[in-house]
Amino acid sequence: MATRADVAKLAKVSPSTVSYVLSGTRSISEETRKKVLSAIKELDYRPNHAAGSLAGGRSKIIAFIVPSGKSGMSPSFVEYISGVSNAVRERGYHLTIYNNNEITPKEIYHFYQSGVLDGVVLMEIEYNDKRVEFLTSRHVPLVLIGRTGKDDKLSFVDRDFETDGEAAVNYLSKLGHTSIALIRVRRSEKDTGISADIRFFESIKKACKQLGVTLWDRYSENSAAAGRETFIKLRNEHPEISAAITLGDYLTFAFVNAANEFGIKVPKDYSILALAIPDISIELTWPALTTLTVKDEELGYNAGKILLDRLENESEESVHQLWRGELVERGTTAKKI
Amino acid sequence: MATRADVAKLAKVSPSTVSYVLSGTRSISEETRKKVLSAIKELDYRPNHAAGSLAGGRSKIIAFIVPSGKSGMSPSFVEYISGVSNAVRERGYHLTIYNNNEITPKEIYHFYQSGVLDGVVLMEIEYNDKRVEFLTSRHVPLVLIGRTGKDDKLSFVDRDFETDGEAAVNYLSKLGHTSIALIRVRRSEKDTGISADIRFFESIKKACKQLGVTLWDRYSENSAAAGRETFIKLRNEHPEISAAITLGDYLTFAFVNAANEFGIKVPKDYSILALAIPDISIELTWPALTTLTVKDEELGYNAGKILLDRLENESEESVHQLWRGELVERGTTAKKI
DNA sequence: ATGAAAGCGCTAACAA
DNA sequence: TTGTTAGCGCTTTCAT
Repeated sequence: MATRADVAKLAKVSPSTVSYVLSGTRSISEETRKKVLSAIKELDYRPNHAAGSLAGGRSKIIAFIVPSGKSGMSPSFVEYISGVSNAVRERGYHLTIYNNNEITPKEIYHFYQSGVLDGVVLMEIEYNDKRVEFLTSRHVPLVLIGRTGKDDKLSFVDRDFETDGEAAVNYLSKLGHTSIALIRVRRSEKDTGISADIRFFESIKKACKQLGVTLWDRYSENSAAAGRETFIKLRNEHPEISAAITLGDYLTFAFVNAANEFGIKVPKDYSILALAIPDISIELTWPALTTLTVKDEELGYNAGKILLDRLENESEESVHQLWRGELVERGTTAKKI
Repeated sequence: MATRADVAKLAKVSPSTVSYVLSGTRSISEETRKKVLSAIKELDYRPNHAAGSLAGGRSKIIAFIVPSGKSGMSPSFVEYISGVSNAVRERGYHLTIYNNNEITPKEIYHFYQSGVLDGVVLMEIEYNDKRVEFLTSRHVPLVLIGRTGKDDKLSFVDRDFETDGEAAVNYLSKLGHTSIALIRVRRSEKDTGISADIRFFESIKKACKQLGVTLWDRYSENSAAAGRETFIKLRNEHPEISAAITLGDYLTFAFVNAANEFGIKVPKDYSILALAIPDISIELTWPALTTLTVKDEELGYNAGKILLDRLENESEESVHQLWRGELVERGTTAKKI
């Protein structure tokens, strides 16, 4: 491969001039710029990335830590990946992916120490997130998709749970439902719960109280099997419940399927409002889901952007973005009869 | 951050000795090894990645080019990501992800030239794949998940379509189905078709001929809407068809849902056998899908491994891995009545 | 078994 | 506007 020295020689300029033409960090006469650019073209020169990193002190690599479902990463995370990926590519950065199950915060820090990565985007933040604590204490540049319990000095992109939770209850209440279930996600026995779960619960509980709606709060693993089981149990215990608000994609699909299976008509006999379904999966059930969701890809995109802004401006100011969902009525909700 | 020189000073050895302790490429006395390791620990030293790459000539970064669905990457690709990711992490490499839609083969080559990546894993290979052609002609180390029409000198990991296609037809034929449909995936009008589609078609056609089964070959985009439309049209045109073999996940879900929607009982009136569904999505429909699938994560894992073997042994021998699917009967297939 | 030293190909400060 | 030069922190060859 051609090096900068080769280009310099061919263009009859000094090596550093080649660098300056490429970086645009100092003014260059039109003449030399042309010479240099044509030499670059002729030799098909690309600056060596490692050399740049070594001299410049930054790798231009961002890491995205992706959570894992039972059998690997869950499909719903793909939209985030896509969003973050687009954000970093726009600015000439690269995106590395690590499985949350396969990597410890310590290892992430090691990668940061060794300069393989300039910053990290983290998702599925828990209310008390040890990863966040560890990485911030080590000053690893960090942006969260979600947030911890303490509204930190950290930058994050998250849903506006207060508004969305209220909107969900409002909607179902207007349809005449007075007894509803909230199905939220728990990933394991010892799971303290991700922040989204807890915040949604708080706002939904509050709204139910105000509107005189009875709320049944349930946990389910986000899998088809667990969702089905939860539905059956709930139905047996509380046949008076006529609507459910669900978090988690698989569990939601299972809810619709379980209703079908047991001859309960959705939405005539049972309304289901999904709060966390990736766009691409909305039409997967029959009938199609009524949703109140945000665009995950957009959240990912913004998380990436915020991180790069911070890295390039060296600014320490944290930014907090809250996104409101949009309610789209499809086939799984109806007036209570 | 501490550098190698700091460690050397503290351990009272030369800098290169530190490197050799770490790389294990020359014998070291137990005494100096101990001194060095404890100095490393004390200083919390991590070798600088860029410096290593620059001096050593390899970035230890592998790129995975992921295809995009309509709205970003499709969920079914997540298992591959997971597999490749695990393979590279095991060997101390890092995995970068690029969207097929957002990156040209030329850009991939640029990254290779600049040393940001040592090799590439490519998936959703077309029968005539220009990306493959371009990258091989530039000698970018490459491993395919899938394969092109010409059985190259390239390494690949792929399904054993001949065997699996035959097994699928055999199974349905034994259940008494004599008129079946094959629904395969087309991503756009001008799409020549991915290799999997074509190879499955060939083997299924052959098996049908041998067993006296009538085959109806159809294309559908892999989306819920397109799958539904395809089902309806097919049902109207050929009500005698009693079973379908499907490729593509979304389209398969839509098939089951459309049957539900129109009061056609699955599997009593209509059998559906899915050939390409990620494990995690198998239970998403009701009833759960009967499948004949391979473990995508395992394919991804092996693709990654093969690439690293090649990079580290510098061997030019290509390896061709063919994986057979496993038939698992669940709720969407039954004897024809 | 260990050390010394020549690069790897850049960035950026300094000099002209 | 351009050139010179001192690193950046390693890998690896050559010496000892």
